[in-house]
Amino acid sequence: MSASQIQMDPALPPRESWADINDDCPIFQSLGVLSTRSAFLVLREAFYGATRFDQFAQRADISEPVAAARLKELTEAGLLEKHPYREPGQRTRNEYVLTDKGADLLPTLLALFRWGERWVFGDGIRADIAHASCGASVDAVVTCEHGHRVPPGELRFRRNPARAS
Amino acid sequence: MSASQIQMDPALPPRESWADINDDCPIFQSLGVLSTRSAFLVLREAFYGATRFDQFAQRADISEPVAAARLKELTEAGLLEKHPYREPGQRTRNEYVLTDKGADLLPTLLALFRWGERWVFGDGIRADIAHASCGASVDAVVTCEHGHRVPPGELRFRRNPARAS
DNA sequence: CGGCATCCTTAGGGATACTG
DNA sequence: CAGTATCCCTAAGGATGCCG
Repeated sequence: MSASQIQMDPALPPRESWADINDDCPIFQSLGVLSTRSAFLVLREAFYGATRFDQFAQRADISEPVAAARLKELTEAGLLEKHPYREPGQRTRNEYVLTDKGADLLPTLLALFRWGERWVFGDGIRADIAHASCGASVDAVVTCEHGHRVPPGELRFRRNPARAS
Repeated sequence: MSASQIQMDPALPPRESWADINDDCPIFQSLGVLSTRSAFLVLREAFYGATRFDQFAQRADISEPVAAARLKELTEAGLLEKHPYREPGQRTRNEYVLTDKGADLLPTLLALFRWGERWVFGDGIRADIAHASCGASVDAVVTCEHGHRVPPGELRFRRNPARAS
């Protein structure tokens, strides 16, 4: 067992025998909404401030039909909300804004962002996301509820646990 | 501007005018390897301890051709390494093990795992990943290099920064 | 401006069968 | 056991055009 693997609770049966291996997996369920490239890109633009149809299509560099499909799916899945609004003197527009559910994907997107910087761009960093009030770069850090930074190799998978509160 | 959006460095031009908006984006580049559901599932199983072809196909619940395609792509992309090995008295087998590059996706997978638990399963938690030495649940927490836990709304996007070290 | 309808091409992925 | 080959179906996504 390598140090990068997650330890399995010794009380668990071998994984091959698990029923509903994907139905019970939160990663698999998350992929139900997030399995396409364009979904990630639309969410990226939502975090970067896009709110209108055109902005999503243009900034994510996807076609309008794809933007329409993604915005609809993400809205139906509850990650975005569609708000009609009207600026004074303008006609009614729609804006798409992140819900709490959508906004909670920030750590996922940030983790992906950082991974790409480290392993695709290497030292040729092109962009950065920082803590506005102190200026230091941010990352998604594996941390336990007791505040410990947890190295890979100290992770253990459990089923139906009593959550540590 | 909502609290869930990432602030843009005021010195930056409007995003619509950026050239190579995707070429320079680490998220987009990461999606080059990770845009399919099966790629996430194969990596999930690698973290859960799978090393052999059969294990990946069976535990991820994907067909053999798909498993073969994903293992090949992930190996070529440097996330997995294929090692021939031989147990005493057995014939030669291949095992696929996470490289440092692949293992570094753990925060991403963990963030997705936690998101699914919170928003798909809600309170009906089915599984948990914990800090083995203290028992507390772990999560991918947005943290800056100075150790601050950074709330959404305090994030700022910069281009070509001098990294805070 | 903010979409949707249509058409087309490519990619993802299952089933089955076969091979070293 | 560890794949590959073939076939087929569906999903992703671009291009174009239309429409309120």
